[in-house]
Amino acid sequence: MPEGHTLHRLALDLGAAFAGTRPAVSSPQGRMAAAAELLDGTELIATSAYGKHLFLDFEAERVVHIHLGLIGTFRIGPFRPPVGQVRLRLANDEIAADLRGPQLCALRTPAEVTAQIARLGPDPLRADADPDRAWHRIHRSGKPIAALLMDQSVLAGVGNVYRAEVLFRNRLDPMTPGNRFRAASWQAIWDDLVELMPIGVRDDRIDTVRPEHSPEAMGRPERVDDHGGEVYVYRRHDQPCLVCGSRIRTAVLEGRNLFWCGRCQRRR
DNA sequence: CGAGCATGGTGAC
DNA sequence: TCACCCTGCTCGA
Repeated sequence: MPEGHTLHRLALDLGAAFAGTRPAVSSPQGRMAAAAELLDGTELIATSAYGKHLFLDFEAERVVHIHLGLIGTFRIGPFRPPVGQVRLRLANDEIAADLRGPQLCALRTPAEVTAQIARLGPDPLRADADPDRAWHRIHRSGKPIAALLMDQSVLAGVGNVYRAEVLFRNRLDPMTPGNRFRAASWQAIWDDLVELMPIGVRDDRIDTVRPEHSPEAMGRPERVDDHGGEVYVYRRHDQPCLVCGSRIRTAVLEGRNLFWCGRCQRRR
C-alpha cells in the first residue's frame, strides 16, 4: 500500500473529510493520548503529503506527522466505534478515520516539519519539485540506480513497486551505478514518474502497463496482482516478461526484493 | 487457523 | 544485520 501515491491520496481524502472543521481526535490505543487530548476539538487547517510523509496541520501550529512504514494503515469510512489497536482517530458524526500500526505518529512544530521536508529529495507528485536536486546526488554516487531510487533523501515517494516499474518502462538496467548513468536516462525516469504517480493517486493503486501490453491487447487473462494493480515486473519473478517473454529475475538489493527483465533492461 | 511475507524506515547491536 | 511497528493478505495444513 504505502508508496508516495498512497500518502498523497490520504492527504486529499482526509482534507476533504475534515479540513476546515473541528474533528474529534482520540487515541483509543492510548499511545497518542496526550497529543489527541491537545488536538481534540481544534480546527484541522490543512493536510498535505511530501514523499511518504503525511502532515495534518491543526490550529495553534500543531502538526501531526505520520509515516505509515510498511504495515501502517489509515482508513476513512462511515462512523463506527473503534475496534482494536487504533493509534489515532479523527471523527465526526458521519466519518471516522483510523490510523493503525504506523511507524511514526508524532506532534511536531512547523519548524520541525520544515526540517523533515528538507531531508527529503524531490517528490514527483509535487509541482514545485526540482529533479536536478536528485540528479546531483545520483551522478555522484557509485551505488546502483535501483538503490538510489529507493533512497528518500535522493528521491521522495518512490518505493519498491514504482522503482521496479519505472526502470522496466524505460528499459534501464537496475544495477548501473549512478555515476555511470546518463542524464537523459534520469530525465526519462523523472518524466515517467511525473506521469505515472498521479494516476496512482487517482486510482489508489499502482498500474504501469502501457495500453499496447494490456491484457486486452496481448490476449492474456487480466491478472491483477495482490498489490492491486497491473504491472510489468514487480513480484512477477519466474513469470514471462510481458514484452519479450523471457523469465523475470529477482535479487535482494539492500534488503529489498528487486525485479527486472534481464533481456529488456540494458545498460545504456 | 497459524505462518510467512510485504509497497518502509529507524534504532540497537 | 536484525528487531520492531503489530496490519493485512495469502497460503498450506
